[in-house]
Amino acid sequence: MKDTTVAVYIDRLFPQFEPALKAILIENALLKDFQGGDMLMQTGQNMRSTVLIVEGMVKLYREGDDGQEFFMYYLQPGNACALSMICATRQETSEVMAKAIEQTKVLMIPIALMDKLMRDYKTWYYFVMETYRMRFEELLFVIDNIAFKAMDERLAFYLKKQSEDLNTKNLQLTHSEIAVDLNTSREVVSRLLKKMEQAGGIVMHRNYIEYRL
Amino acid sequence: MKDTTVAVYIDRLFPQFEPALKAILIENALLKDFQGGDMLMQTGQNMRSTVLIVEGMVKLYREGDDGQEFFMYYLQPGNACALSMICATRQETSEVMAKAIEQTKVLMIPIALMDKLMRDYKTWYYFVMETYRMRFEELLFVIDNIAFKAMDERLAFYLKKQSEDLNTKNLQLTHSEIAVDLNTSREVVSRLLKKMEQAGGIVMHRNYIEYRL
DNA sequence: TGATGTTGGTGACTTTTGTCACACTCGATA
DNA sequence: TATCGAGTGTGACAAAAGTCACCAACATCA
Repeated sequence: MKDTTVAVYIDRLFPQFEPALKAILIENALLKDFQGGDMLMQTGQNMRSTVLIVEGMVKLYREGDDGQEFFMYYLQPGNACALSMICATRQETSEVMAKAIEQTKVLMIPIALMDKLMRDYKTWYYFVMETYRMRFEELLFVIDNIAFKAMDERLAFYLKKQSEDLNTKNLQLTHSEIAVDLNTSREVVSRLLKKMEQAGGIVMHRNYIEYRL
Repeated sequence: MKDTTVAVYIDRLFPQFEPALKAILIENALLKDFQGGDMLMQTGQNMRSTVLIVEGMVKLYREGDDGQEFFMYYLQPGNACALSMICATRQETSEVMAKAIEQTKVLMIPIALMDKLMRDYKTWYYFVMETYRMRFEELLFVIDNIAFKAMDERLAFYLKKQSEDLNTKNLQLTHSEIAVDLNTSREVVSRLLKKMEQAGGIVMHRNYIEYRL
């Protein structure tokens, strides 16, 4: 039954929420399913709900004028989409792309609820503020990287982050995928990866890269 | 007298605030003065107050490892520093540099007040949310520019923004200053400016640039 | 087994950007 | 007036990154 499933997710991922808050969320949240590759948000789309990820993994990226992509960060279970909160509060348009990279479940919380939750529930308020803070800092980090670093450093940072976020040393990434995420070309990635391998930072295999801290 | 000055600023710049909220701000806000060139925040510094700009102009930029600078946006009277709010709520460290570019006055609001204001005053809550939204979008815009655009487009966008933000067609900028803000070199800026002049977008003068929409 | 598609390697080249060196102009001021 | 420094122009070159062309390795599947 839907409601018990939602309750289980909320208990597991948001234990800090007050019982009354949990009850409201259980009452009003809609559990939604996405397959790997599905879009959760698209540039220009209108937001109607705040999104909490409860299972799977969502990739946030910015889209360029000519369809280029630029990876920003992942959202994992327990995370909320900061943009869906911000846009939600004013019914604005979404500015980024959000794609499920695996089977993903999210809770959709009607925007109409946001103001009330913020005012009535301290834990929700802190959760939202913390979400903003984290994403803001993440964006500042992204800016640092593209503004100040050359491609080799950006690549090293990217691999490190992938390894941390996906919690594995074996990165299932093709050179082309990396190139897309960094908005560069496959050849540049191949060449830089080779350098990194010679320096001992990684070992390359077909279809995956072994990351050694 | 200090209190009446603060009251005047608040009335003029935040007319939407409830009287009770204004009263609390007048009671608790500290008016602080900065000269052009003074730093309001520095990387690594701890935040103790939320900052509202009431006079002058503040330049927000990110600092690179080797002391490079990267311009993000200006804060004007009526704006709040989103970072001072976010960091404030958790007494975290500041991540950006904020420099007064002219004689500037700000209201410092003790962080201890934030939670209460957010809960009790709807107009403050909306003001804070709107601040987050605007700065978040501004950062996304910055990312777009450096991730997807070549230097000529970035320069064009930069000049446009300067003209809008500073509300003048005569931009008092040297080539070196522009180069610093865009994290490139003076020569590149000179060459691109010349191209823009030939294309009719600007007219160059000594020590200032005439921007023609 | 052979055909096909995806992935990765590489050389050659172009473009963009950064760097170095130096020259010129203007304004301030000693 | 002479000099000095800040701002700007520019040529030459270097470095980084993007593009193009093509080939090789491997997996899958008919």
